[in-house]
Amino acid sequence: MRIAVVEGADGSGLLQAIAEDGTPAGPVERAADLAAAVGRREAAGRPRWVWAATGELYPRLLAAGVRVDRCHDLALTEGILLAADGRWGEPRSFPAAWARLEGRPVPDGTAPAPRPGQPALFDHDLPGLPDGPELLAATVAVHAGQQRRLAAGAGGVRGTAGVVPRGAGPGGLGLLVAAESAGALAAAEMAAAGLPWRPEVHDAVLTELLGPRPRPGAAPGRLRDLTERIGAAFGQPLNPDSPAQVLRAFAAAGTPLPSTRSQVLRGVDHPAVPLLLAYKELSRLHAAYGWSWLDTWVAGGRFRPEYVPGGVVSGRWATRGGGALQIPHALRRAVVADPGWTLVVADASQLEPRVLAALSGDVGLARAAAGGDLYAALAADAFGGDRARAKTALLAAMYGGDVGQLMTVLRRRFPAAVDYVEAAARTGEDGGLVRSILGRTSPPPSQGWLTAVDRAGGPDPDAAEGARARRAARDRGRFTRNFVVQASAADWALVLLAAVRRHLTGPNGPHLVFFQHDEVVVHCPREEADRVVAALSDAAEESRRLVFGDTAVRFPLAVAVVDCYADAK
DNA sequence: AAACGAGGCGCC
DNA sequence: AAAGGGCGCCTCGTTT
Repeated sequence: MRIAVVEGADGSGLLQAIAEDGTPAGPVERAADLAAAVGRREAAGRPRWVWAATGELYPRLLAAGVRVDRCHDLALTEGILLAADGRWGEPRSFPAAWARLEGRPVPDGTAPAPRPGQPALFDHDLPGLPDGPELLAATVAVHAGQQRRLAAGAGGVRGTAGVVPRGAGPGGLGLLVAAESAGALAAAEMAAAGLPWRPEVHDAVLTELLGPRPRPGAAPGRLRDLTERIGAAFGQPLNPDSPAQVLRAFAAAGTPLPSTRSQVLRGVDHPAVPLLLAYKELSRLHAAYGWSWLDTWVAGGRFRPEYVPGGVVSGRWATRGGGALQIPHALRRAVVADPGWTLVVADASQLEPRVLAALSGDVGLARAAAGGDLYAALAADAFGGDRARAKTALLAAMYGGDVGQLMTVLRRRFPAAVDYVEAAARTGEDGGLVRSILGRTSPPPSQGWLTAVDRAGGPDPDAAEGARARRAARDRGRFTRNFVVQASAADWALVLLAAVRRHLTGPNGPHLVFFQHDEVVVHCPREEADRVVAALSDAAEESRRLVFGDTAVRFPLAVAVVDCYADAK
């Protein structure tokens, strides 16, 4: 059973039961207290809730103490379906989907960014969005349209992947839509729960590395000290944050440099280099995750980032503010379980090469991926035991890049795997679309890309135009080469997240507090850790089966039960 | 004063 | 020894 729901003013709302295919299956129900009504129906039958955008409605349900098991997020689904049809740039919001369905002008998709805590559906600056029953009818209609497109196989996405990456494997778009929606539920729940964060530990780490907290706007002592010593090393004061000034100083010292990247500096013999390297590391920590970050993002012992499910073209999540997906290792000291609780940290080992093995069906690579250390097995199999060379070769296959002889070895021993990524790269170079295993589809080439390629193919292209077109094609080839692997890994991780979530019990028991590409963190009462570890393993196996079906490849999770996040691996 | 691109670096 | 995809966010320095 599914129930469509729209939110009204003052916590009210409308609900209507609908069938799987979207046809209404009951009367419209008015609820003065929408959260209470949702809670009742959830307890009665765990329906799949159909609504415009999880991120707008669900936080208010959670605040009222209502959790739901399943949903169908119309905006996220619209994005997946449009992309599958190669219609990447079109607005995917619910109002846009509705307008398209009715053949009306589609509201501009660049706005409106979701505003947390605001019921955007009742913002009357959005054109064509009435209150009440008509909105509910639109919700029902948009959902029905999406179910039709899914059943018909949007973008021709059905069947299994062949050598050419074209999706959609085992669970297909239906699974992807369900997992994307479940991910949105998880994102809202994690934002509500927050990641346990000890401000006093964070402060101690900063103080140890940077010196005592400076007054606002001032640089910490350690940075001031380094700035002064860097100036002394060059014989003139300079701002280490200014690449231009640093380049000029090196040039004046007789060492012209192409850039001030750490990588470049490391190869330079000059007394300022170690100081600059230390400065870069510490100033970044201070600027991005220093005391003002702490003041802004941590409250009541919790870090509450705003996750953006599906925020990356590959299906990875993004975040809005707080940089939750780039927390420096040094600060993971501050992530500490509550008293009597513990953290269960699980990350997928060597996820992307395993995904390539499963995607391509390469027998040799699948054998290497059947056990623990994939790179070691690969090395033993084809690289004379040299693990580093095996890893370099495989990374180059997945990301592009020129590693000469190594690729020859890889191609000879693992032809299906190399064919798979090279086919994806060729498709990208030709301007085509590629898809993840479940059918998440890459964006088409940009207008600029098409123009560059057209020019070079037109009448007497000059050398610069030709070079530009070749570069554009190569760049896009690297992108699509990586897309098939990264997006399929994101498929697996999303289905894992959804499966983990289903095994957990909510804020008073074990619950998810963090998700980062290929890693999940569960906060749980100490005595339940064993059960959570088992649930995580089950979830990984379930995801393998749903996403990749019958494959010899294993997706082992490295699981650690720790009080402090920094102690996991 | 605000907006923007570039350079740079953190995470996966 | 070897090489690179995706992000967010900082500062600088220029443009608007």
